[in-house]
Amino acid sequence: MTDIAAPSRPSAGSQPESASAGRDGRFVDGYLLYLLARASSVASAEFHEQVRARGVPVAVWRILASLKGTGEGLTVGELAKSCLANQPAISKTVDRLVAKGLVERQTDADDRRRVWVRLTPAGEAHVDELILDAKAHQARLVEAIGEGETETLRRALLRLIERAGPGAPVTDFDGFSGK
Amino acid sequence: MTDIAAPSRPSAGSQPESASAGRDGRFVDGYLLYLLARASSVASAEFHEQVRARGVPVAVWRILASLKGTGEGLTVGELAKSCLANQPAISKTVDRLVAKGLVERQTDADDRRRVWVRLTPAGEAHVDELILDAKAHQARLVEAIGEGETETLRRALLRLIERAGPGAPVTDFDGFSGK
DNA sequence: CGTTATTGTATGAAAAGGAATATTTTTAGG
DNA sequence: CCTAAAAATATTCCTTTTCATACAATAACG
Repeated sequence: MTDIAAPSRPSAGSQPESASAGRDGRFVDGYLLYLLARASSVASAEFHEQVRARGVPVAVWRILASLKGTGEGLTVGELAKSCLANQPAISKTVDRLVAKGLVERQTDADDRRRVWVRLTPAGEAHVDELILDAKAHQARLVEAIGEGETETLRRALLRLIERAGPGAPVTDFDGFSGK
Repeated sequence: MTDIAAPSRPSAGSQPESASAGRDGRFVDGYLLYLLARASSVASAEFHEQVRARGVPVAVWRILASLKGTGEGLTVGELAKSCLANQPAISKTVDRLVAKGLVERQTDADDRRRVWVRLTPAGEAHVDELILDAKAHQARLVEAIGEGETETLRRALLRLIERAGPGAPVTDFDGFSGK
């Protein structure tokens, strides 16, 4: 570790450290995109544990959850947008899911560039369990912040999403920064 | 590519594809954590372009922005929480930033396990420019969704954040999934 | 129709991230 | 004090992502 000299340092006093790990008055603490990213992060962290407990990587959960409800499946490009990820990452994760028998690929007959990805029965069963957990977690979340507040939040989020328009880039996950 | 057979496929009709790239009625489209992640993603995507245009990786922007306003700096652990990242990732990115002369490390004199990271003058100048961009972008965002709506959103996000408590895990960025 | 541009997906090398562990320092207990 | 436990950061190894590009198929245009 390339350290510099180590003069005395008052250790920032003794007040208990806040969760955001910063001193008050920082720029980020009032930055809207940071609040969005942080809220998203902490809200998902709990569910995170459950998914990991089942040995499911996040990227896999995203894909399976995105496919649920689309009987025909989604194309690779659609999956990338839905998962807020870039296309090569989706292609590779789909490779792994195909190997595990959870999804299957199918070239579109009309446009043979396009590749459909859809859940296999095994994948369907797998994601159904995860979605049960997700719904249970969401129910607890709603209970904690209130029904009305939840709807308010939901509308505000939808407004943000719609504002960006159909072709909005979605290449990263956090609202704190540009990737 | 391990493809399966390619029977005829109706190509899902001709209605224009929605931004979320999914058919209606999917589970995720009503999932609160997904809305959070998606809103965060699209809201940041625009600013993302500006940061990348300056050749700054996201992880770097996060660290510099988190340090701004903390004259003394933050410890590595505090930085990790603030950046919603894990500690090894911060250690490595700080390595790169030290090499570029934007931050400096300093071992705490009282507790020599702790390492402070703080902006150098060059780092300060660098982040100041980025923050100007960030503020300008935020202003456009607020203008687009309205002052009142923004405050409503901000309060809801803060409630979500506070609900998790000071010790909440923040190991991932998206609210859509567990990591 | 033939040629060029565009779109959708895959692949390959390089970088980043994550889990587990090592190392150093401090704290707690007998 | 001496030893065991805990805390903060760094390091290692492996997986995943990313960037760029290649490849294949369709669309556009003369």
